[in-house]
Amino acid sequence: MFPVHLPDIREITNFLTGEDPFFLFSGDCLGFLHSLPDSCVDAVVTDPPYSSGGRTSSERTTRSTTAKYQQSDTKRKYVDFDGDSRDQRGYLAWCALWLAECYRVAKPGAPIVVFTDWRQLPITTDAVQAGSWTWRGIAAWDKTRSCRPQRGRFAAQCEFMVWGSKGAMPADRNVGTLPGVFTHPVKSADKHHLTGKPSRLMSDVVQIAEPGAIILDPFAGSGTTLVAAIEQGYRAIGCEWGSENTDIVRNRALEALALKNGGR
Amino acid sequence: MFPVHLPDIREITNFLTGEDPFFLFSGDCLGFLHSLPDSCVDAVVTDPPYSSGGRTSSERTTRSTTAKYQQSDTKRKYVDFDGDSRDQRGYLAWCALWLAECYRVAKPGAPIVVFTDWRQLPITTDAVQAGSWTWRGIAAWDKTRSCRPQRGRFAAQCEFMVWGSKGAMPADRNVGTLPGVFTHPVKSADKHHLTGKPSRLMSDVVQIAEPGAIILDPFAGSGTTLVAAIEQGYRAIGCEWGSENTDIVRNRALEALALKNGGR
DNA sequence: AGACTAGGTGAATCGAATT
DNA sequence: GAATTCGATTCACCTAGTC
Repeated sequence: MFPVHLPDIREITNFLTGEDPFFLFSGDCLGFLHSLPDSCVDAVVTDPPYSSGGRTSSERTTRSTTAKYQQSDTKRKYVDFDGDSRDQRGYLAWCALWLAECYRVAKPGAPIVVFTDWRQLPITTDAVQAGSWTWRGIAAWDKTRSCRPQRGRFAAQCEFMVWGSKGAMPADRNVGTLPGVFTHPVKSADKHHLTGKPSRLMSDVVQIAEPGAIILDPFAGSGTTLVAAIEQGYRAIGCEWGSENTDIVRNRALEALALKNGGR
Repeated sequence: MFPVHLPDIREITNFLTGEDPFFLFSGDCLGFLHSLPDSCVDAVVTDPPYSSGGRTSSERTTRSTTAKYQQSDTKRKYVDFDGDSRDQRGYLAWCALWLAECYRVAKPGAPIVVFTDWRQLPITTDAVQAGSWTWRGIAAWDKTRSCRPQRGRFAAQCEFMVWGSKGAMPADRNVGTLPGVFTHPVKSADKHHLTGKPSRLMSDVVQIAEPGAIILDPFAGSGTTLVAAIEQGYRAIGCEWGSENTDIVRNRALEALALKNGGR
């Protein structure tokens, strides 16, 4: 039996009412979201497990994420992660659950950005709407040709961001015009997680939030969203399952913070 | 009453068995597809009406395409087109119909590329699969910032290509590696239809077909697919509803052909 | 140079059920 | 009981740009 680890509500309240730049919880995403109060965050930016690798159900469920997403001759090792083995219906149901909790926890008008790949893109648009969010568009992360080439096919060169808002988006939000395509090659030096996103990509994407916003990421992974949020002057609250990944996140966030404070 | 105009099967057979570079039919898409024999085309590349403009059903159904997709202060006028007023379920059903006919008409292993915008992307992936095609990916057309900027939002900067194949795609197809993102700004000088695509975009996209292929476009619009196919050395067969648009297509195709033959 | 890439395929292998 | 079939699983290899 794993010890059930619930978030400390006083800690969370302290973060929400205080000035701390970030709060990180190590444990289950739904339990964590459940312990957050209503309408307490200004934006949601997250990169959940896609559950999309593998041709057969058994390939998805029995293989580790490393086996699914990494080439066999690659030497570098990343930490495996859980929650990547749902089938289509399960993925929709699960996404709808955490998206509905995010909706409750978000302030009216708050934007949401959810990463996905081409295989789960339609399901993700359904799930966002099932979670009561107003779906507003699809932005693209162009990895350039730093993806695996394929003879006779269009390369799987993009991942996508399904984005929307909690109800109406005021026209006078203090946010500029944002692009719809973000072009950033995959660099292994800037990759701290098997499915990690480039930090510059996340720095661009968090700009959807208004200055001073609290940004929520329920799937922190290696913490790139939190790091980008801190660097860009936002406050961030996140959650990650595995303790190994959580340590990585905490160290990266503290580093980003030290850099920011040192740079003043 | 409109006169019902059915395609001449002998003309089609002549095209399919002969050497003519293109064949264009003016009339209803489903009737046209119905008169094509099984397994006669090598690829399908098409840009159907999206039926996505307008927030309400009445905006979609009662406004002309010019009113929906053109800014009020634009001086240039395009020909209005029909078939752009379906609701979500109707769009799915209608797409599934013509996609299933395309499937019948395509040779085994033939690739298909269907353009769509972000709103209809999930429905289009459903429709492609409903039409028996194997869905293989999403490629993106990046219009760059030549789209309308949006304050506080991600720009709707991409249109998408849902692509797939009729069953298995042999690994040894005589086609190189293709990108997954096509970056081409919208230039009004290169726009012959309200929703027309840049010719260079289409020249890139038709490369999914093997050399010498017959490419089918059941929604020729202003004929950019046909022109691109001819220019790139493929043969093309297409259909367009309005006679005004059909004339535009025929003239552009003949021009492209003359240019190609003159350039020899 | 050499390693890397939220891939994809078909051949080889292994296991269980069937003939 | 040996042979055969089918399915599931594993494995090796292709691709080209970027760092």
